Amino acid sequence: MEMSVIEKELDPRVRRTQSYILDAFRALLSEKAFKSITVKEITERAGINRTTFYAHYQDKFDLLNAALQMIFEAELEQNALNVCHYSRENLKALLRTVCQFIRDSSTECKLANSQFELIVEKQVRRQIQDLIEMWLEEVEGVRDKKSAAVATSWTIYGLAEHWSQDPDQGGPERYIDRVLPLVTANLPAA
Amino acid sequence: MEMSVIEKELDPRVRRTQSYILDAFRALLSEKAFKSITVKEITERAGINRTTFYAHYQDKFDLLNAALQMIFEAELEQNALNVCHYSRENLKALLRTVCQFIRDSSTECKLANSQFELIVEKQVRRQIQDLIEMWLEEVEGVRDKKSAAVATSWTIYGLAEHWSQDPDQGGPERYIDRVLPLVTANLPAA
DNA sequence: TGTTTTTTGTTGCTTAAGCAACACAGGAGT
DNA sequence: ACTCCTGTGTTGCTTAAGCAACAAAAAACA
Repeated sequence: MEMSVIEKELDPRVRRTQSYILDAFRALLSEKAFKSITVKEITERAGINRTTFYAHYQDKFDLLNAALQMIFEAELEQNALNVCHYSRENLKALLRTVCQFIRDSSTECKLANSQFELIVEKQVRRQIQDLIEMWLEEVEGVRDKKSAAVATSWTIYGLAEHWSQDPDQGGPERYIDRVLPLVTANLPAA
Repeated sequence: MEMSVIEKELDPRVRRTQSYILDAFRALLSEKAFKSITVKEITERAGINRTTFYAHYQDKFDLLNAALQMIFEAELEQNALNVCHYSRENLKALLRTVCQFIRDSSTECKLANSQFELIVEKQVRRQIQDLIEMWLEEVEGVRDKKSAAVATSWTIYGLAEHWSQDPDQGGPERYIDRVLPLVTANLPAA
């Protein structure tokens, strides 16, 4: 069968260990600043040996990367953005998702240091880029899809972050409608 | 320090595995008859390899024994019966605990087969016996403490089982008061 | 009844997790 | 400056868990 090789079956022990680490990490992120979280703390809360941590991640920055990978990916999946096509509505949904994600992570995660935010930005923007690139694959008449995806991912993240800094009450809907033209500037008509 | 050697530190992997097995087993017991539960089922629900099960228990009967050990012990601890002394009140509390335990296990565990009940009886009665033996250690003037504990443990279990078969509404209190003399028949005055 | 199918224990081998110990880096306080 | 302390990566070695495969028992089914 092999629906997709993406679904690699991996050792149940590894699954569990990573799950413990992720859970502990997310819990700690909601309690204290990323920079003040230690690997020792993570492993103690996860109930695993510290050595085991290093068998999975290089350090806590690496872990943050992997965690964001999973968390934001799950966010996209929840909105079915990973299984749809290029459209104006989906672009709005994407922008909305990013807005909410950044807002939530800045409230849930105790005062994010600059290192932290840099990692978040890089990882999330990368996923936005990949998604848009995937969308554009089945759209004709775009000269440089890669560059368009890059530009748009920066635009989206930037706009979302800007919005999240000024917590507009009542959801990002109005904001999204206003700035959507900026997002689609480098994209084909949808 | 070594408060007591009873608290043996054991490998976290072992702790987890046993915890998974116990949880899965208790969940299954609340869903179906013990005799229809398979080791394969337990390990699948526990998310562990079947081979690992046999590294901890001989078979599902062995597991039932170990499970009862922990569960009933926890029940005793909850009523602080393991850290108190011989008295009329504590005897009543013990009898009450056994009554409730047997009633609960016969309702929570789907139709207990005779094998099942035999194991329960043996294991629980053993713990009752040990407890009473411990109580009697600090009581003077008892000739054969061991035999007294044996006799009383059988009495208590038998009376509790008898009560649980005829579910007297409103708790076992009245029943306990009535039969307490039978329990204390082989015991020193308290 | 006889014949599949499932479950059971058990085996040898692989891999992940635990553990103790280490040198080293950074911070806190004196 | 200094020590003291805590966290960091990393190492070699031990132990537990995973895995595939097996024969035999038990269940399920015809």
